[in-house]
Amino acid sequence: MTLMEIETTRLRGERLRKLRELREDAITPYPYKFERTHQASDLQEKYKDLAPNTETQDEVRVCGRVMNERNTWMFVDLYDESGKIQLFCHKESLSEEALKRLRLLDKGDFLGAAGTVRRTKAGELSVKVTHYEVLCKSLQPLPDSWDGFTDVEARYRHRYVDMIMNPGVRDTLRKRSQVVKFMRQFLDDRGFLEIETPVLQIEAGGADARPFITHHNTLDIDLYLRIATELHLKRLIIGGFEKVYEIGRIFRNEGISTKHNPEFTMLELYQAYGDYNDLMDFCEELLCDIASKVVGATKFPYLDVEIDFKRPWRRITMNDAIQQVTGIDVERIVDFEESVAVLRKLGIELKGEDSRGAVINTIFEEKVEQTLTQPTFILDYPVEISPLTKSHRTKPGLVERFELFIYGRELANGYSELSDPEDQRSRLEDQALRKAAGNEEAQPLDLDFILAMEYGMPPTMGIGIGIDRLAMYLTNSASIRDVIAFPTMKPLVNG
RNA sequence: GGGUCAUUAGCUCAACGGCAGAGCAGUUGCCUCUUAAGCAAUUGGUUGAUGGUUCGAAUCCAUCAUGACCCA
Repeated sequence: MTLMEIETTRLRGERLRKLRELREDAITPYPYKFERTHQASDLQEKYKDLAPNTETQDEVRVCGRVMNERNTWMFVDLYDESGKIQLFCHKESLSEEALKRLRLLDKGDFLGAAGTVRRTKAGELSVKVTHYEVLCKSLQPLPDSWDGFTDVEARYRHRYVDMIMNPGVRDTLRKRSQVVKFMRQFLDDRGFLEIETPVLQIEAGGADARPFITHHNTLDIDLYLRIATELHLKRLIIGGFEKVYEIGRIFRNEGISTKHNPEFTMLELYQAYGDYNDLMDFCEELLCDIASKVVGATKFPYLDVEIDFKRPWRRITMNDAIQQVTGIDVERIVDFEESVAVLRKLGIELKGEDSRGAVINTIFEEKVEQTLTQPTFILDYPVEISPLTKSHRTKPGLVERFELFIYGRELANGYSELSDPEDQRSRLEDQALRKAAGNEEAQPLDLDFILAMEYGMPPTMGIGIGIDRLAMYLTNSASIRDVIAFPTMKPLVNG
């Protein structure tokens, strides 16, 4: 059903009729405020020992959304953010007029009620209502509460309904919020400074991804939405900050799947005078701290497995990992042609890889990634796919970079940051050549970034951690859409 | 990008070539009573869209749209 059709449904018409009737009785269905004394959970806690069929003289005022009604509005389940409280609307305590007016209410309306606290015969804590007022008349019927609201598309398109009907959605978003909060807390406690960097950029660099393009009218230039915060955060290190981070929205113009949303949130942090070995320890510490605070444990279920954050996490080089799984020693591959031959022998097709290192990385992605269920750091990546990373201090052709995998998915990417401006220039020039040759994900040549680096950047460690994916693990969510309040959806043709 | 499946009332689902159906929600009575819903009656449909096959299509075919899952 299109949005326009929804506006003309019969059920909506009934609610409009009731709205008019309320107004004819000089009742405003959209008042300005309501003074409440308790949230539902306050009352449940305060009166948990009140015996059934007991009435108090305690007057309270509660408010929330009507989710259910029994026996022609005698019993009303009112929900606020904390939980449920039952309203008991009896003719003993309500005027005949107020009693009759209950028929103008619908599920989904917001209601404020005043009355006394009692526990009913059946044992349900209730407010025996002496006065009530409509705080908002709802025009749209809620889905059937017994069968539930399960249509996946409808849930994501009308996420507010999903939140109303499926409390787990709110729990997940609450936990996601905690993930970010505890992450900030951890970093702030260690002297990191959070600094916001530009979303609109002349060149979108810092990662291998296709950017969104937008246009600035008065400058009359195209700008890109950032695909990473890396290059600006490093400029801050150059500028004299020693510990910086940003938890920021990133935009990548790529496919949508259960693991990818076009806009997502990433933590990137940079600390001067450390290398990627220090960074792995730091990463373990950070994620264990967040997990223990958000889920209360460092061991927790995720889909069909149990993930164990017990330290230390496994660390293995990419070469060793590939050799363990495939038996192939990729270090012996001498050039691009040979790497492609190995790739084909493994039954994998070439999809635009344009270097030996890129092919080796593909072999890793195709054969090894899926085997990495428990937290695993994969170390020492090929230089060709890591243009911003310091060369490995002992292994030629490799860089000091790691990625963290959990449940076969990349969660974090960290390295000893490249600080040699000449090396940086030649790496980015190499990327620019690839871009010119048709590699859409190759990184652009950011001359200002190279200029900045010529002023001098101290040894630095830097890491990016996907907040959405972290939230997926910690909330046991199968899809990235579950941890995003309003995931990207294709628009409907007729609106 | 490829494959599989789905789309029918506000919600959850039937009907599988022969009158478009149920439960809940809604409405109208009655009823001051309850923990999946008091009792009774009753309204509600361009079966995702467009074509085609057929005496006849929700059903078969084609194309499209949207989504889910799997694969790349």
